[in-house]
Amino acid sequence: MEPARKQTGAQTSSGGRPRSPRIQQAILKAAVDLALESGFRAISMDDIAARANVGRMTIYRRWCNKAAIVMDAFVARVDPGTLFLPAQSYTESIRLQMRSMAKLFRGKDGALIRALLAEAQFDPRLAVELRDRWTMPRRKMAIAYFQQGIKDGFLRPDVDPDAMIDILYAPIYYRLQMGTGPLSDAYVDEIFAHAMKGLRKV
Amino acid sequence: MEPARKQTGAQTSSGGRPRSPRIQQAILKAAVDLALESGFRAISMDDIAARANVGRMTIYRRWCNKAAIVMDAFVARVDPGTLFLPAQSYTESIRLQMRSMAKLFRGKDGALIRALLAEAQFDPRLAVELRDRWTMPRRKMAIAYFQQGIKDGFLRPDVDPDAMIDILYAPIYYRLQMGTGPLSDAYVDEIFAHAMKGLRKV
DNA sequence: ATGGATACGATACAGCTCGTATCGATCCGG
DNA sequence: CCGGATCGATACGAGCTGTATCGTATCCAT
Repeated sequence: MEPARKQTGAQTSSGGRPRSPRIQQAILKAAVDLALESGFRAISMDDIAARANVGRMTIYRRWCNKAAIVMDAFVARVDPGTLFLPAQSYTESIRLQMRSMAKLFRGKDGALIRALLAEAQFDPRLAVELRDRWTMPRRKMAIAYFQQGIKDGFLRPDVDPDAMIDILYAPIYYRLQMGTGPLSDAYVDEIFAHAMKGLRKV
Repeated sequence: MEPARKQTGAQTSSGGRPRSPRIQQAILKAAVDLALESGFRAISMDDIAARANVGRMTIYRRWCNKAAIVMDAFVARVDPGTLFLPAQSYTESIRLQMRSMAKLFRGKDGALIRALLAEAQFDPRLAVELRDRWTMPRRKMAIAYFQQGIKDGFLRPDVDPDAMIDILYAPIYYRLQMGTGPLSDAYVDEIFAHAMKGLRKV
């Protein structure tokens, strides 16, 4: 029901005192620190303002709620990462990419995306932001990599790359949220191996 | 930080006026109806009390927050369902079970579990409830069915049933939350088929 | 340099929700 | 028939939200 963010750089363009980038960073850091310390739900805009030593209006001028702040901070944190790096083999590169994502989720970023994904279930605008700035960019990269793998004969030509993404990566999100077990490298390897070779006995 | 439920049937046993089961049902129905109409986040305890024609204290005597109410209502709604029914073949029964879960998620119960799963990310007690009363019972059933399938030679003997569950069912949860596409039977069939035969070209 | 325009910290305000407390009335069991 | 817990209703303090306003600070254009 609430807007997920106000307007990223909409500063009516000309005239007046420009917004301080130093304050911007202070707010982002305060929001992330507090969210990791006390939990996203427990903190308020007041808390963030107090921690960042800024007025509450200064925050509301840029973001409309704490989810939008954490969203910006999260994207800035993880943006340079999670690519398909070259490995010993084509499929090995996929496995390592899955591992790096699991490692990300085990750390602080895991707590952040857990909160963002949950919050997005109640905030349609945040859901769009999360899809546009986190989910879809990574899916597009994966699709391109998988299509290349199909062309090169490493992957079955009759698979939909979208379904392939879901089979490989959805379990990582699932375990992040459900807590049915540790998000370990061993788990990732298991998902990868079984998904690659199939579950049916031949 | 907040308790997920108070005590299910703790009515100090003897003496005094017993709690009305009619009121219990009215509250559960009011909570679900309102959550589906306006969204879980938008409704308050006051709204539920008003819709159920009940005092707010009457609700707080039984549940400690709206998530606990919706949790009870959800479990009561879907409890008799989602079993592995006999089909033309062993694996076909798995596919049909996945379809029935997707169908559940497409309907009103999908909206409910979406809210509960999201809320559980912020409420540890609710997370335990959700795992004990929804997730684990179904995982246990699936594990038993898969172990039988391994013994009967339908499934690879070197798969961990837990990993198998995640590969098959996590994509359904993923799409429910991410909205990367429709939760259609065609999608379920695709996940099932690819997971069964594997992604790697042989 | 000077004035217009905006950001900034601080404070106040109404509205909503929560959780608890309390009231008299109701209803059940011993 | 009487103790005891539930019931609807109401009130209360506390916290958070979103907006408004004040005086000050800072930048851009003239």
